[in-house]
Amino acid sequence: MRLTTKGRYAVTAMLDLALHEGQGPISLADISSRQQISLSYLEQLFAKLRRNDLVKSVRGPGGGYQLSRNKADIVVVQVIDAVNESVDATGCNSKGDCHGGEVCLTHHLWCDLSEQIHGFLSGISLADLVARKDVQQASQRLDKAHLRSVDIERIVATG
Amino acid sequence: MRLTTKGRYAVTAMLDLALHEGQGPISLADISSRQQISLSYLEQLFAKLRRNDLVKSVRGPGGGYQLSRNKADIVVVQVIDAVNESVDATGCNSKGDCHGGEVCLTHHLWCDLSEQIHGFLSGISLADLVARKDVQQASQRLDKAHLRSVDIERIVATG
DNA sequence: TATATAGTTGACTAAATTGGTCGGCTAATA
DNA sequence: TATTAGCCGACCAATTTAGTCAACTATATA
Repeated sequence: MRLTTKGRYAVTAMLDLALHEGQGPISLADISSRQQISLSYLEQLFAKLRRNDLVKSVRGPGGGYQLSRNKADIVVVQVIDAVNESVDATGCNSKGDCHGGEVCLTHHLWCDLSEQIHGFLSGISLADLVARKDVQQASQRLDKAHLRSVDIERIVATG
Repeated sequence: MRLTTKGRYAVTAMLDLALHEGQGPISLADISSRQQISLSYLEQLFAKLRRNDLVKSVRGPGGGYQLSRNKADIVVVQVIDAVNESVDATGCNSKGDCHGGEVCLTHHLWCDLSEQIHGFLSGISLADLVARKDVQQASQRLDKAHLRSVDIERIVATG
């Protein structure tokens, strides 16, 4: 089991989409600047999210990504799974063949732990996160900073 | 956060010690043969376990390792911590500076998850594991196989 | 229709971590 | 004094992470 920036970035990016729902497609460039995630890395992650049918893409100018279904119907563990980060804590992927075909001494412990984690992360939808006060506050901060940087770019571009 | 063989091996080895408590020092060679863990790797892990005061060592023939305190007073999360596998799921080690000095969008989510995992693993002592039926069954299996292999070695050695 | 935007794909990479191996050392005991 | 067993540090192959880069395709708009 591992939970690294890969899974965290994916959840953060999906939450960014959920927060800006109804504003049309959101470009990866926007997410990249708001959430400080490398654009190229986001591309990799979104390729997997799309393959897992969690987002749909719109090409061309004004394009971007949107959630493929209601934010209440996408749950954190699905996002983490989609980018290949397993939440399984066993060494045998819960198959029970960790010690020469049989279960190892601690197999059931790791099974129980996996269940705990899976249960926790499958009980939290993007809609749940959007509703949280701490998320709303952080989101406002990030959006403001993003708008400022867009302004600066415009000023630089137009002289 | 990651939970790999490193942490699992450490817990398994500590549980092996707990199961054979009262039989004097247990050598890493015994643990290695019973639990199918590389001896040299066990040495690395036990260096850390000893530094963290979870085991004490006895040198010389008949030597080995013993738990440094009662098995009811050693808890799974301590073992995992000792071998440097963090159970923290945040990207900032719970410091809250994950997004340029401030918390990132998903900081609190990972904090909550960390708390879940930590709570779960700190509620399970080695004594709890020893008392479990699935552990006892697996342990009997492994001990029998170990005795057989010891017999074979003796037969080979004596001709 | 040209052009800019934005997604798609694939090849590549530096750095870190994992799961070890190997050799030599030291302490204790029989 | 030989053997056992822990101690220690150097080294290593394989994998994963967190990217970069370049080329391509689809689409909207000027």
